[in-house]
Amino acid sequence: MSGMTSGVCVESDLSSMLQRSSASSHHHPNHHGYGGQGQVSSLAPMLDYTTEMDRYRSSIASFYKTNVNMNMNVTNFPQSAKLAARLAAAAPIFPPAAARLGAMATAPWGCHDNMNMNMNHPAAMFWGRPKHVATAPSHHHHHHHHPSATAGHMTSSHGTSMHQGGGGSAGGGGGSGGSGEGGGADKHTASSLPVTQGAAHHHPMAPSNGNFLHGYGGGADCGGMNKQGHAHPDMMGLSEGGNCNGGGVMGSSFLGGLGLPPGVIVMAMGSAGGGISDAGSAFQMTGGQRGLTDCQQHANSSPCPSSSSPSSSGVTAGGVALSSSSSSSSGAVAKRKRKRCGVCGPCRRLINCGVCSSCRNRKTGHQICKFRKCEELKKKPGGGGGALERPPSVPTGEAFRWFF
DNA sequence: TATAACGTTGCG
DNA sequence: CGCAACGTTATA
Repeated sequence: MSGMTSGVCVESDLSSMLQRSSASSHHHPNHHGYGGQGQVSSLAPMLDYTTEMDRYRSSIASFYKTNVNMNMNVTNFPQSAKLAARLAAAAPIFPPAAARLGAMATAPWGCHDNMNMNMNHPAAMFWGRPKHVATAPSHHHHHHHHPSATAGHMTSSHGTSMHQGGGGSAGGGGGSGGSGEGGGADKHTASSLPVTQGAAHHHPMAPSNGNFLHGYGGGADCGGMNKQGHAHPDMMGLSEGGNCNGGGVMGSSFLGGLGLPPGVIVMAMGSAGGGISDAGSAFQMTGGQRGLTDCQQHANSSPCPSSSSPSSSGVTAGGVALSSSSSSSSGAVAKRKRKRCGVCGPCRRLINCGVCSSCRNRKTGHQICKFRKCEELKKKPGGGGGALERPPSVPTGEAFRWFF
């Protein structure tokens, strides 16, 4: 574990740190979340990725050191810029958002949560379940301690990632990539480590559950993806990096170093938030634009057009929505194309499976990979109900504001 | 201008 | 109802 942690990314560190601080080892977070949903289940995939992740990590790690800052624009990545860009974009998207959420929500309370935040990032990676994520939160009780009641909203925070807890980093990384390659069974073994742990504590998430994305399953199949496959790594890396960057880095330092009084934390978060936004911009620079934009926009329109826009008025909810100013016109255009939410599993995906009809017919179909199709968009246009994802966040956001 | 993706429509 | 393709929009 240790190795992993350090290596991986800051975020992981954070999480680990946090964990330590708060609780020593167990607990974690794992539990949750997803557990219920089973999403996480995809341990297997994770494993695979885990291994790979290691590689990346190393690279990333170094990379990090070098570029530690939030700016770590993807640029560094050797790989295809595009992917990188995307990744960057994508990654940043939720993580930050999630992070914020988590942060905000938790901030007030305590460290624990913080961890969660971090976790979020990772979370981003895993397949996830978009919705669940949002919803899931409620339960998790298990955490042992936690602060209290509020726990509820933390939603994403917990669940997400934790199980990786120990191996967190690994897990996270793996997770995200997971879907894609199904590849190296062999590796599993090694990777199994994390899993084991996770399993132990975790709950019921049966490793096997297939839950984890049916869709993704497909993704896995995508083994074919290989062509793009290598991309994963990048992605993974990026994503992690992105996350870290986003606020992770900073946050970590704070948290870790400081004791982290709630207030402080908050600040961190705030900063993180700021950072995030910055990151966002950074990403954009990189080319992540699209991603960002998506986020922002979706904030306005897609996810919860109605709810989000109004309430959020901008920054709040979506999390990222900094300035989409123009588009924000909210009322006016309203019916534009909806954008990907950026937080759902598919959106997190980042890579095209290459085997689905959409991928194969991209030229004629003009459709995004099925595995990457945003849940929100799938939902349908009107979308009246949905709300889950954002909602949680929203509250969070508010909480967040309070501080300010 | 090229590419990616959303929205809509037509077909099975 | 689901899928595939077309048209359109958005971004680089």
